[in-house]
Parts: sequence; C-alpha cells; structure tokens
Amino acid sequence: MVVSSIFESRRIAVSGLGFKKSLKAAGRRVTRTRQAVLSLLERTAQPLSATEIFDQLQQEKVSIDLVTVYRTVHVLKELGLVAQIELHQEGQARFELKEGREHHHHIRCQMCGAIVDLLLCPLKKLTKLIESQTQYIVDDHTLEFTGLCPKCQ
Amino acid sequence: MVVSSIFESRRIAVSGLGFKKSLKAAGRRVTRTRQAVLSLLERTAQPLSATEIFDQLQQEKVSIDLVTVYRTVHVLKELGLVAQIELHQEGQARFELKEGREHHHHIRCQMCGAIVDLLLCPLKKLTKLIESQTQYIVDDHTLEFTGLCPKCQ
DNA sequence: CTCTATGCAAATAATTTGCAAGCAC
DNA sequence: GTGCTTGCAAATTATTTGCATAGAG
Repeated sequence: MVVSSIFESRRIAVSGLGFKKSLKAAGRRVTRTRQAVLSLLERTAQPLSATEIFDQLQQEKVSIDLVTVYRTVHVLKELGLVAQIELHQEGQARFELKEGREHHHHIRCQMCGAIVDLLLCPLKKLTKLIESQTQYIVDDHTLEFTGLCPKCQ
Repeated sequence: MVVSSIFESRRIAVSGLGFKKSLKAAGRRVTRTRQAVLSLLERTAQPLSATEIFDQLQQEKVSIDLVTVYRTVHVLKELGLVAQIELHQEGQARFELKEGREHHHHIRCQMCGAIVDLLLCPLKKLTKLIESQTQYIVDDHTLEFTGLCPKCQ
C-alpha cells in the first residue's frame, strides 16, 4: 500500500451524521430531497453535475425537480458540506461531498470524461507568496488538470 | 526593479506580425473583424469575455456581431494566438493574447472583479508526478485564485 | 400552524448552429 | 469567381427566479 499516493479512489462517506445538525443549525429543514442528494453524492465515485444528479435520482425512482437539485446543492455548499468544482472548460459545475475529505484537486480525461482525485495541493506556500506580492487576500483557488486517461491514449 | 516579481502589469503586444501568417497558414482569411478583436485584446489589461469584447468594439464604432466575436476567439484559440481562461465560478470564459507571453495564471477579486496576472507556474514537476501516478497524459491545467484585492479588503 | 422547501413555468445568460448574403484572395 | 466569413434568427445548455402549494418542525 502506497501511503503517499497522490491520488485515491473515493471512499464511502459516513452519512447522516453531521448534516442534520448543520441544516438545523442554519434554520433549514431535513427533507427527503436533501437526503437523497447527499446520499447520492456519498455513493458516487465522481463529482456530479446538477443534471447527472437529477438523472441518477430519476433512475432510482426518487422524484425530484432539476430546479430543486440546483437549490439543494447551493444550500449544501453554503453549509460547507459540498464543494463546487469547475473542470477545465467543461461548461458546467460539478458537486462533491466535502465532509471528511481533504482539500484536493482533479484530473479529467478530455476524451471520455473520467475524473480522478488528486490528493495533493502544492499551493500553500505559493498562496503566501501571492498574497505578499499582489496584496490580495487569497480566499480560494482552483487547480484542475485535463489530459488523456490510460484507456484513451 | 524586482526581476523576480510573480505578477506583472500587461505589456503592449507587438501586433500584426505573426497573426496574418498564422491565419493564412491555416487557410483562414485576414478580416476586419479578426483584426479588430486582436487589436482590442492587445490594448486591454485584462482577459476579456465575449460580451466585453462585443461591447467595447461597439463603443469604438466597430460593427461586429456577438456571434462573430465567439467565432473569432475560437479561431484565434485554434491557431494558438489566444488563450481561453475560466476564472473561479465566474460563469463565463475570458480570452487573452498568448503571443509573446509566458504561461501564467490569474487572481481575481471576488468583490470588484479586478484581475492580476501571476507570472508563475509551480506545476511542471507536479505534472510529471501526476502523470506517473495517474497514468494520464496531462495536456493542460487551470490554476486560478480568488480573493480580495487591496481596495476591497 | 408557521415558515421553509418544492414543483412547474418562465426568465436569464452564455454559447452554438443554420443559412443566405458579404467579402477576402 | 470560389470559398471562407459574417450577420441575423433561432436553437441549446446551464442556471436562476416567481409564485402557489406541499411538507417539516
């Protein structure tokens, strides 16, 4: 087992523990649809787009509107439970669980779309440097790679 | 003068030299609109969105259609003259001249939108590491920062 | 029962496509 | 003159908003 691997396959998140508290603390309600979206994100190996969440839940016979998916991921993002990522020129946002996960980045195959997590972030020192030289206060960053996955080469 | 500064103000590009050759080599024509878009990008201190290019050219009494702006930046991108960048959750693409410029990244103020170029890229070694560990062939990456500029803090 | 959440319709916003007319070479 | 370009209209895609109703606490 390579401990220092920079990538990982997704692990199963520990569902239903923190999110009810988070919702209630924010005066929001624990609903069937929110649980369904969270549950799906937990079970999924890739960050999902709103449409993918919608389609997948439809297949699972969970009745939900696309608009509700958008609203749900926004709430979950506000609460810090979900991260919104923008992959290289993909033209749509994707969402993944933050709960229990390290800050990380992604690489996406431009041919088939396969996404692998990159368990690293070389940007802590760089952030300091940028702050001192630009006078900006850095709040966040995006770092995403594109390329060809082994199958598509 | 700080030589090793990681950021820079835009310099004026040397217009009209390479782009005609590039266009012709690709069997494309040197048109008034393409020259207008290139000229604008050269004169501008920030990467511009399609709408911004359109609006600015309108102000300069250059008659051009928004659709043509989109088609133009795509052609210029194909030819390698222009780079398309996606700033953190901004929801639109921006374009900047590549000609004569080093590979670089950006930081954008989430309050006022001010964008500063970051003349650095710490990712060459990292790219090798990612390639060896993921088996992907890395083609490109995006690295963009958001935060608050000095004025907005 | 009160207030948040959801569904449905419709509005926006960014970008793309089809087609006939315009212009570069 | 031939074929790439452009303008205009319209289609697409991603996302957001308004409003009346359903549902959580």
